[in-house]
Amino acid sequence: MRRGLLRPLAPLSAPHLHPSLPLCPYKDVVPLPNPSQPGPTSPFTSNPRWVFATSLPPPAEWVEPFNDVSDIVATRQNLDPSPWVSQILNLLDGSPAMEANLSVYCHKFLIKLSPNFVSFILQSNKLREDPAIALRFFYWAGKQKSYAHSIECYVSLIAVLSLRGDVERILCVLREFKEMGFVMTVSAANSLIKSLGSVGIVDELLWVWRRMKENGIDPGVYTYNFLVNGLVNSMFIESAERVLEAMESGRTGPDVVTYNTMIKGYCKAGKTKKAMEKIKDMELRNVEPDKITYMTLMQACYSDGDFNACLGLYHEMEEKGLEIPDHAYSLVIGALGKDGKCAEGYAVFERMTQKGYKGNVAIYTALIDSYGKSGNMEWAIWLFQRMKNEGFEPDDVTYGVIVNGLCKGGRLEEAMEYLGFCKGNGVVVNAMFYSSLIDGLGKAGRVDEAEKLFEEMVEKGYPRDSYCYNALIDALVKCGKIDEALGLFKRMEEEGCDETVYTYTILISGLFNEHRNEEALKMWDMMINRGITPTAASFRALSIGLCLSGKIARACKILDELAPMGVIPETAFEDMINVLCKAGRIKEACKLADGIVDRGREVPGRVRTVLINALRKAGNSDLAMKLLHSKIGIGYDRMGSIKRRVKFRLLFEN
DNA sequence: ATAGGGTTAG
Repeated sequence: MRRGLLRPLAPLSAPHLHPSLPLCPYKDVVPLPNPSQPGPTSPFTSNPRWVFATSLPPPAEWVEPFNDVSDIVATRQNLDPSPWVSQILNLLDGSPAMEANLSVYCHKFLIKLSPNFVSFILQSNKLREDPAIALRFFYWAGKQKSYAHSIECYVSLIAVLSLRGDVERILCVLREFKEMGFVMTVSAANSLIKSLGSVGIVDELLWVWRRMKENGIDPGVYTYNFLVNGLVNSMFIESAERVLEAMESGRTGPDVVTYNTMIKGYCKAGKTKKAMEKIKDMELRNVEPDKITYMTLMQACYSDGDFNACLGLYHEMEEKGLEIPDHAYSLVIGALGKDGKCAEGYAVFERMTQKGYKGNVAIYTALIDSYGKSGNMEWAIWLFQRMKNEGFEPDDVTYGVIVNGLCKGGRLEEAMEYLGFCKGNGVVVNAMFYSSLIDGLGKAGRVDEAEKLFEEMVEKGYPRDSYCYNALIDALVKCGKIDEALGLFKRMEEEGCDETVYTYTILISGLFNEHRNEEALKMWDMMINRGITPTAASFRALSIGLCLSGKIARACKILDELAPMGVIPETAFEDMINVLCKAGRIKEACKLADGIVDRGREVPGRVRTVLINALRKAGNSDLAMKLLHSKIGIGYDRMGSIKRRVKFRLLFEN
């Protein structure tokens, strides 16, 4: 009601504070007034200004984002947004004439947008979705007469830019921001630390932190938490750890969010064990773990393949009476399914429905997947029907696990039918459909069809992922087309699809099968050089090939090189001995077993059993008996004062 | 503020 007569004070003009910024676009866009354009109508038909304005054009009025600037302490919720807000938002359409339209509009209604108004608009959902418009609006507003952006304008703009990870523009805006020399406020610091943390600009984040302290602001727990989160998101785990320690010994103690964020950090760094231990720290400080604590840890255990731990966390959650999110059920059912315990997964599902939860598509999908993986497609399809009866629409992932299950069971025609159904009914066909089918066809010896499906993906422009490539490479290797497989490997590189440890494992064993030993070794080296961590399975492929081609020492040498990389294939020696025995090369197997002793390692009792059985199978029952009744590999033989284990080699001596 | 679906070798 006071509007129009009492003008708010205009911010001081500060033109010298707008340096030219080469990285910033739009700064040269000059708004052109366009009087011929049909202007929008005023939202204020009874605006007193229009009554009193006569001959002299009245000076433009600063508009605020909220109508009522009463003395009562008002929160944002009970304030009434000014009708100008929606009018200005309507003009922000991203068209080339946007700036011109804004200028014409403001000129026509004699308004100027105040810094508060600009900041409010920058926080609107519309601009959060379109950083390019936000940036253009910001630079347009900055050119208003006697206007200077407030600290909130910069902070809001940076928040918008951070949503899309636009690091370059953030740095550019930040440079300008720093030159403005604002006094840091708590809310600005919080928002900046959050934005910069989310995009990983840690040095600038720390600048904000220092600046905040310089301005005498004591960081509260929120500020600390944004800092920890920023550090964690940028994988500065140790720095985050130090901040947490500082909090633990300082005045602002960590809360559940701080711990959850730190736990997320450990999980991201693959240190699940350390993450788990944090629960104890929390309990020591009387900070109760909440559902997010448990969800973060459950997800990490699930990803690590530690399904037991995942299950244990779920039970702990239940015992504590915490609310169990839907996603927890997907994880538990998924974990049980991967352990082959689909019935137990179903029991969890039943318990869930008894509590009144209806479940969701993801939970049904996890359940269907677990039945499909255990070869129980009838149950899987029954659940699929039940899900639809409950009103859940299966999505591409659900169809994906159905197709995958059918392929695993060799029911390729049915799987193809599902693929056809999805193609015809608007279900997204993802790479998993194809990799499952290519794998299934390959396993059934139908390589030509597998190749055809792969080419279909190329034609239709579906991206091929490593799963598809690996499945086809495997299919080709299995039917002796090793050179075609190598060609595909090359194509994979050319297309920029990252090879995985599976790719190398398949090719290494394929090359050894064709007695192309040198090439197989080259593959191994290539894998190591590219920083792909070998697995126990990949070493098995290599060691089998090397052992069978008589290069046992070489295999042992490579095995020794794995330990510093943190790869310890537990059963490596056993596997090698097994392979040698199977090939009837028992003498070499014994030599290898002795080699283990020489390295000061334990020979598992199982190795003796393997050797005894191998000797029996080879028809050498005399030696088998001799080994059975001897202390070879177990007992000790006194040589001077040195105790030595009895060597397997003795078996072949008199 | 902090967590959130599925896949392949032997």
